[in-house]
Amino acid sequence: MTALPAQITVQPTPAQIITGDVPAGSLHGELLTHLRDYIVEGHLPDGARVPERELCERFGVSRTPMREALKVLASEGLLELLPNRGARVRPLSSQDLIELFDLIGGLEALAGRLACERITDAEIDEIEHLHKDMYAFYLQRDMPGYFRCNQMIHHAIMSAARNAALSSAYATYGARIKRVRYAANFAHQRDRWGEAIREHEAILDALRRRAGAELSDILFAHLRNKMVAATHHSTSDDPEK
Amino acid sequence: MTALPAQITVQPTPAQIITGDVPAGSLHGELLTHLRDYIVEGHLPDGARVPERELCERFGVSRTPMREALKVLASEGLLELLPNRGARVRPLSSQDLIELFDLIGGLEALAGRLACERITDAEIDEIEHLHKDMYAFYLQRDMPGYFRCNQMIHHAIMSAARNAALSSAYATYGARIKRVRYAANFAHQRDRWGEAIREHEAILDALRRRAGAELSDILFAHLRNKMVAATHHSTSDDPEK
DNA sequence: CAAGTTCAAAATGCATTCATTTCAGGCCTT
DNA sequence: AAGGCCTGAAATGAATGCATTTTGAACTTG
Repeated sequence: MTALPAQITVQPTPAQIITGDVPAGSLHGELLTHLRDYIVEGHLPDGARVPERELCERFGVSRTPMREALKVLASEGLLELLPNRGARVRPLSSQDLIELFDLIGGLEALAGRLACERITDAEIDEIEHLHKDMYAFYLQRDMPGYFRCNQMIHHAIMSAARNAALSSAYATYGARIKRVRYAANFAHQRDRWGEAIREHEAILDALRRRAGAELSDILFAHLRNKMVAATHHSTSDDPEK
Repeated sequence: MTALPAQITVQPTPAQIITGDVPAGSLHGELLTHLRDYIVEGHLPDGARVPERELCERFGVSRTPMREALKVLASEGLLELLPNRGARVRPLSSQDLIELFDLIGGLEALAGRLACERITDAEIDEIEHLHKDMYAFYLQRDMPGYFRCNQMIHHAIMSAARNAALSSAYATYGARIKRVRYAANFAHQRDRWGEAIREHEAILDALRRRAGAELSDILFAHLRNKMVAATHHSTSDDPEK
């Protein structure tokens, strides 16, 4: 249900409400969204000063809406504001990373618990299908394909939880670690690939039985394992595997 | 144009960093914090339009910082912004409330799980002490005292989780339901008071055994029960004793 | 020669100003 | 007389301007 990028249209309804779940304000159209993507996609190095004036030119807006957007992104944790010294890309210490991974793990655990109460048989079938695809990618040693399916499975569980506030929180904290997460995923998960597959089978099994508490535990442990695999290898940036 | 000598004080440290966890920007000193309190404390009725100009006068700032603050509060979910129609206090549907309660329950569950990994014996003693106090209040039928201890226990567990990102999220979503939560707590929990006490004993027991997964389940169920007690009685506001 | 100081350029924070949009009331049409 | 239309006032969104702070580098000094 993530809105497609195209805002081609206009406000289909004059009363398009904008809330924390779709955090933007009007803010000169899509400025906030574009700027968030710009940051999340890593165009600015970690800890770098955010060149307010330069971004104004790049996005074709004046300083006022840009500064409003920066404030919002800071409140989302992507930037940090230093009084009279502007915004920086918020650097993530290894401690921050651990905390965020645990938090996201908790949100996934909650999603699993709620999903067990509400998921339909059709949705479970869909996830089983994704799981089979993922397994095929595993056999072919296709990492990108594997991760795509993996993401889709976790996203499906999140959707099945039917909780917009939860999804919103998950998206917010997910954005915060997105850069690092990519690195972690692709670089250092290979040695526990088989283990991850087994965990996913347990996830699917618990889901079928609608065993909410159990699924909750499995999902949290699953993310913990990912985290350990990631942080034990590269705490700062050790591109070496 | 603040002729007040208010800036005498100063940044105790020139490098006071402002991040998502302490969401404010400089924003004319404490404007964001004050405005957030103003909203959370319910000075504006639910769904009311936020009188931008009036608030500017009340807080003695111009529109620019006020609008920045409103954007941030909207991204926190306290307000909603309607394009070209300003900000409103975000109304909470019963669906919103259910979602937020579940989310907060998930965060408490996570806190319990993490606390079991990290809590010290001294902290457990402290919680046992609070529990005894709470029980005394229960015997005396002192609701306010009871809830104060209750809050302190949950806060102690959250602290023991040693996760700033989690605490921040908990605070953010807690602020969102603060008004309703008060109503819910005081009004309609009386009939399950004894049950709540038993649940708290189970919480303490699991904490002593450092049984993280189990504590997680108990805490989530505990909040679910609170929620049911609250939403079944007063969806809007039933000031009944 | 290194460390501290000074001063101008740049950047930040806020106020003010300007263009659009919304909202309200009265007028006209049917 | 009811409903739609039009016009002016108010409000919102963004741009610009100004005062203060930071920054960086040249300069002085021990």
